Amino acid sequence: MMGRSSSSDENGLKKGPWTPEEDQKLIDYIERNGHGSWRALPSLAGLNRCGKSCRLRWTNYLRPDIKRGNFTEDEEKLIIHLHSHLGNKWSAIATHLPGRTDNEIKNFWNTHLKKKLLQMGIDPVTHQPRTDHLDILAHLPQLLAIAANNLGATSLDLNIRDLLNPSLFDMNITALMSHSDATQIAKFQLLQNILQVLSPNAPTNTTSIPQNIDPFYAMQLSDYLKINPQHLQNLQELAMNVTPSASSLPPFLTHDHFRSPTYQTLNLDNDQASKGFSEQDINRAHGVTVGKEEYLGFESVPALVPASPEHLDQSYSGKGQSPGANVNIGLGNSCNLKQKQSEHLSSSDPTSTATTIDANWPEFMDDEASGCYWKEIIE
DNA sequence: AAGCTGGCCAACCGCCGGCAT
DNA sequence: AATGCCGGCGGTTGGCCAGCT
Repeated sequence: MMGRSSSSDENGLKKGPWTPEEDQKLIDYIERNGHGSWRALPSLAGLNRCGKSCRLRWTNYLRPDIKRGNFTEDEEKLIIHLHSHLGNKWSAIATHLPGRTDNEIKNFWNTHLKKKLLQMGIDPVTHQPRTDHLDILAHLPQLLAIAANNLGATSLDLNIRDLLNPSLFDMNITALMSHSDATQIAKFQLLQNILQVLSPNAPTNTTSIPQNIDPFYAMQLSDYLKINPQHLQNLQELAMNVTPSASSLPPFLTHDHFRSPTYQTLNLDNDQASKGFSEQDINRAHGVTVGKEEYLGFESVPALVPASPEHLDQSYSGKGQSPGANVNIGLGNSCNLKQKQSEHLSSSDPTSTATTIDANWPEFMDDEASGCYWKEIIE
């Protein structure tokens, strides 16, 4: 059995891995008498262990209702879902998985699920898309170099069009997988997603190129990326010459996606897994905005979920009109960031909903709240 | 074949809260 | 109210093991 080598503490009590003989003594005693006081148990059971060690051995390994073996896919999804609500409350999570111990779930999380979420571009702590992936443009040369190397070209030969070429996408990902960690893969995918959204032709497959970013996309992206629309437009110019086919646009980045029920209800859902949560659990979980369905397919980078409302408030608080205040995008409930914003603005200025982006452009240009390293990168 | 490395996981450690005195 | 005991919990560690060089 794996574990620590046998040793004794200062009281002469044995530590380290349990022997089959010790296990049997513990089982025999508890089956006959129950565990009673753990402190008193070792001497009564004839074990040279501390009570705590006996308790852990019993609860984590010897208990008859322990379920052994690999976690099923359903258990996996449930753990992720519960973790998004409860955080590192392993014992609380374990109560929803009969036969699984908190220790086992904790280990499984740390060794498997955390990595899986990272690969998906999701922060395993917040269950939000990782914002540190947003420095992808800073890594653009590196990403291009990797992709170019894979294509037998120099990075100078490779352009944004190549990055968006669906036929090259898989090859690029393969190259990244062999050269980089999951973070790089996620960055690469996110970069593609962003450029595709910025490409005005993406949804319609038309060859004409509008002069301005689709206001709808601009709002979503400027919100998500915490940059102001002008900088976004600069980025769009980078993608202007790209004319990907409509089929290359990931389904989760279309107008339809942003309007989809899933996106509109990225809220605590009330499915079966949520049943049995205490009010305290739910209260602890407030602010978590990614529901279970977001994880159902472990396939690609998740939808561009806006940052928490706190972030949004920070971005625009006290700064007057928001870029999208004149557009009703119709997103729902707690994730309707724009609507919240609009409500906030309306409360201070009833005319704000009629204000245009152009009228407020200089203000946005001075908006330091939207300033971050993106500003530098894009400029 | 031998050495190295990272993944995995049982077990330990330290802290905390509830309870009895 | 203060103190000590006990069980529970989450974080961390140590060492086995498999895969790689």
